[in-house]
Amino acid sequence: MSQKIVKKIETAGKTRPGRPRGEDTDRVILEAALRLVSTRGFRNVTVDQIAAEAGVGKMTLYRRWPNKAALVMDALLVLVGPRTQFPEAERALDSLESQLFLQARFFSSDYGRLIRSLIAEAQSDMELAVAFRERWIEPRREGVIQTLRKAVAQGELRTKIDFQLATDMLYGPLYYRLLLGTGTIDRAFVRRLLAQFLEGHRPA
Amino acid sequence: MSQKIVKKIETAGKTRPGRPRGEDTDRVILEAALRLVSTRGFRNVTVDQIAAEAGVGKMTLYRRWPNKAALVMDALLVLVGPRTQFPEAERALDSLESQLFLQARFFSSDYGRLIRSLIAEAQSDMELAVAFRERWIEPRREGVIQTLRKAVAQGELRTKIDFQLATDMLYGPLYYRLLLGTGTIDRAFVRRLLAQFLEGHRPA
DNA sequence: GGTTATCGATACCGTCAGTATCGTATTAAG
DNA sequence: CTTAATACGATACTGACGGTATCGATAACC
Repeated sequence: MSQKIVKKIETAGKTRPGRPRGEDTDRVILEAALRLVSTRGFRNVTVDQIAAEAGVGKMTLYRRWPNKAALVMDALLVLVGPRTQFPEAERALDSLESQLFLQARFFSSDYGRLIRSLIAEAQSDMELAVAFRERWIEPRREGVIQTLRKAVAQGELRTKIDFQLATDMLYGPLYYRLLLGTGTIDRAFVRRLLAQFLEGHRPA
Repeated sequence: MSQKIVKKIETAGKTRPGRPRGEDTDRVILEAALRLVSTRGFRNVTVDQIAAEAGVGKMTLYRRWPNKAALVMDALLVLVGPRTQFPEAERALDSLESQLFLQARFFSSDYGRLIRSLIAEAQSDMELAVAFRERWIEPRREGVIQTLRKAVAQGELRTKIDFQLATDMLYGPLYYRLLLGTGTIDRAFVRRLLAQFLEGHRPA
C-alpha cells in the first residue's frame, strides 16, 4: 500500500497495450470517497456506496487502490493535503497561532470526522497507521517545529526547547478533544492553550 | 447500554422464577474478554472466541451484554477500573507525578491496546463514546483536577488556573502518542512533560 | 409436577470487504 | 482490419463476523 498511496508517479509515458485507464477517474473516485467519508464516517460508508457515488464499478476502484483504507487515506492526501498550508507571518508566533486556529477550524469541520475515522481505523491497520503517521502527521509536525525554531531565533521563545515535546503539548490537546469529545475545539480553547504554552517557554 | 454497563445493581434479592444465572459467569466472561482484547485488540477478536475462551455459549454472553463493545467496556470498568487508584502523597505535585508515571506504564502495557481499541471503536459507536467518556475519562480527569487544586492550595501552582485546559495539556500528549504512535510513552517523556507544564504554572 | 428462565451448542441471517467473471469498449501492434 | 491486451460497468460470489433464533437439557420456585 505504502507505495500506492498518493498516485504512483505516472510510469513515464510508457505506452502499455490495451485500453488505457480513464483520465480523471482517480479524482472522481477520490472526491466521492472524501465526500461520503467526511460526512458519514469511515465505518458508515460502504465501498459499494463510494463506487456508486463516483458512477463507477467496484472493480474499477479496486484496480486502483488495494483496499478501502488506502483509498480514503489517498483522498485525504491528494484532495485535502495540498490545501493545508502553513500561514506565513513575519512573527513566527503569529504563524503558529494562525496554524493552530486553522487546525481548530479543520477539526471542527467535516474533515474532523475524516481524521477521526482514519485514526480509528489505523488502530487495527498497521499499514494505514504507518501511512497516516509518516505522510500526514510527521510532515505537519515538521512544519510546526520549523516555526518554533524561527520563534526561538526571533527571541520569542527561550532556547533549549524540546521541539518534539513542544509539538506534543500544542497538538496533543487538540487531538485529545477531537477523539475523546471532552470539550469544544474553538478559538478560545486554542488561544488559552497557546497562551499557557508560551507561559512555560518565555525567553530568559 | 449505558444502564447496562457495570453490572446492574443486583435487583435486591428479588427472587425471580426459572433457573438462576451462573454465579461467577459474568466475571469469567469479562476476564476472557479482557485477556483477549488487551493482547490482540478489539477488531482482532471475535465474539465467538471470547465465548470459547470463557467456556460459554455465545447466547449466554448476549444475554448479559447487548453487544461486543459494551462487554469490553464493562471488562475495563469492572476489572481494571478499581485497580487504577490515585496515589496519595503529602505534596500534591508528587501525587500528580506518580499518577502520570502510572498512566505511562498503563499505556505502555497491554492495557494501552485496550484503551486504543475502545477509543477507536467509539468513533463509530455513539453509545460507547458516551460510556467511555463519562465512566472512564471524566472520573479520572476529576481526580487530576482535585490534585491540581490541592497543589494550588499548597502554593505549588499559581492561582487562576484553567483546570480543564491544564488536564488537557497533561493528558492530551499521552493519548496523542498512544493513538498516533509518534513517540514512546516512558518516564523520561512524562518527566519532561510535567516539568514543562510546571514551568508555565509557577506561583506568583 | 408445572412453570419459567438459564445453560451450551449450533444453525442461521444480514452486512460488507474483497474477488471473480462476463460482455463490451478502447487502445497499440501487426 | 484483425488480434492481443487491458479497462470498463455490472453482477454474482466468497468468507468473515456481529448478532439472533432455536433446541434439548437443567435448575430453581410454586
